[in-house]
Amino acid sequence: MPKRVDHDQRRTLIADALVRVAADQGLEAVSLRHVATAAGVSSGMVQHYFRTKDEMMRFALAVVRERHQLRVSEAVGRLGPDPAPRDLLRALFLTVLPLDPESRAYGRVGLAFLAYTAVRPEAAEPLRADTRDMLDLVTGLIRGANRAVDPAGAAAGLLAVLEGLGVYLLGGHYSAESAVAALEAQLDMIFGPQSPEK
Amino acid sequence: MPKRVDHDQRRTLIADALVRVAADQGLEAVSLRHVATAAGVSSGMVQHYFRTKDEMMRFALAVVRERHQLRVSEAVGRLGPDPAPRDLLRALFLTVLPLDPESRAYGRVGLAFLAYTAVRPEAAEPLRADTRDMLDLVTGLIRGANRAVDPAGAAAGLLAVLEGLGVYLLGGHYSAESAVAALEAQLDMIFGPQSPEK
DNA sequence: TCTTTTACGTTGCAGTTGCAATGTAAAAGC
DNA sequence: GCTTTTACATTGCAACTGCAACGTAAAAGA
Repeated sequence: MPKRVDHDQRRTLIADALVRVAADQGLEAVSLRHVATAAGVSSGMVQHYFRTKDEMMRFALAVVRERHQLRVSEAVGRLGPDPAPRDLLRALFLTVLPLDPESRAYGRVGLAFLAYTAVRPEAAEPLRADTRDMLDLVTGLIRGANRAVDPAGAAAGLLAVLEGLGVYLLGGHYSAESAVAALEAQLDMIFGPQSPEK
Repeated sequence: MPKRVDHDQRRTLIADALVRVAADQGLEAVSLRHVATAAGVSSGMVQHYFRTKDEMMRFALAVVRERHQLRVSEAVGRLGPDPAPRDLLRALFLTVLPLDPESRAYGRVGLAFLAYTAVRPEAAEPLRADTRDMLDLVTGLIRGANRAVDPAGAAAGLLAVLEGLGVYLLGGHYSAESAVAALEAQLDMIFGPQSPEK
């Protein structure tokens, strides 16, 4: 065989090209040749690593999810040990919201995939699992900090605002400031006004 | 000329077919011939009423927005004169959320268009105008009922939860019950627990 | 009545699509 | 050294795409 190649790395290379195409032309512009060109490879190579377009799409979706999870856990890690739940949530949400151009690009792709899975139910399950995880995380944080509210309910609301703010930010309906303000207000409603100390 | 034809009616007929196609196969499946077949007409006729596919897409988007506005104003109208702001908001949001199959179908199309406009900034403005209107409406309702909170901020948060719940409902992340519960909880946080009377 | 306009239907075309098939070169295993 | 396997590149094809072009029938206006 020729130079032993890391399959997963090649697939990721291609998936990254797909993400770039999707970010500025939408998923409709994603074709084998288009992606191959964006990745700087031949379309034959794309076919070599993905037997069908659908397989490529699924892999790209997995890559996007993975990257997102990574950003989340990095944000959590940056806060050091035992951070105040409210601070953790704010930091978490600020990294998830599409506030800078790069995360906006990723956000557009995420939105495109959301619409994509909405008409392909068999591909939607992983996304559901992700929100379940997120829901558990947030619920735990709220439960530990404020026993006056229903933790699961508050978490569900919080995630919904987050998602809604993301969508509105991507569409240019909300400015970055108003989105952050809305987020802050939401945290106030759950944890009481302002951070407890410092 | 032959039998005088209502152009707008024909266009709407075609746009409806487009919506049907988009609802169960996504916008990527929308092609002239596909839409024509779904509408039961020839693709030549589609071309007769829309010079380009883009023109057809824009018109369909306008139809979707229009229908949405109509549902909103009908919901408002159903409540009779001078309803309590909180009741109005709940009724409003319950009609907007994709809870039944039909509104889920429309929701999928809306989501698809959201992703569509995310990579076509020139088509996004009308959607922005719609949320501005919605924002003004909700802000006014909150201002009239509760002066303890910042009306604009609370309205922005409320719309964001609404949007987020819609997305999560479409994706099957939230059940209808938990979405409604989250909505109710959000209203509680703004208006205080439970409806004032009755 | 005759012309012109409108409302389509049909056909065709160049470009793109996903994918199969085939070719080829290189390196691993014997 | 020879075979086999791997990693691609190229080519080809049937199906589809948006769109232009052309045809035709009917009715409105002269």
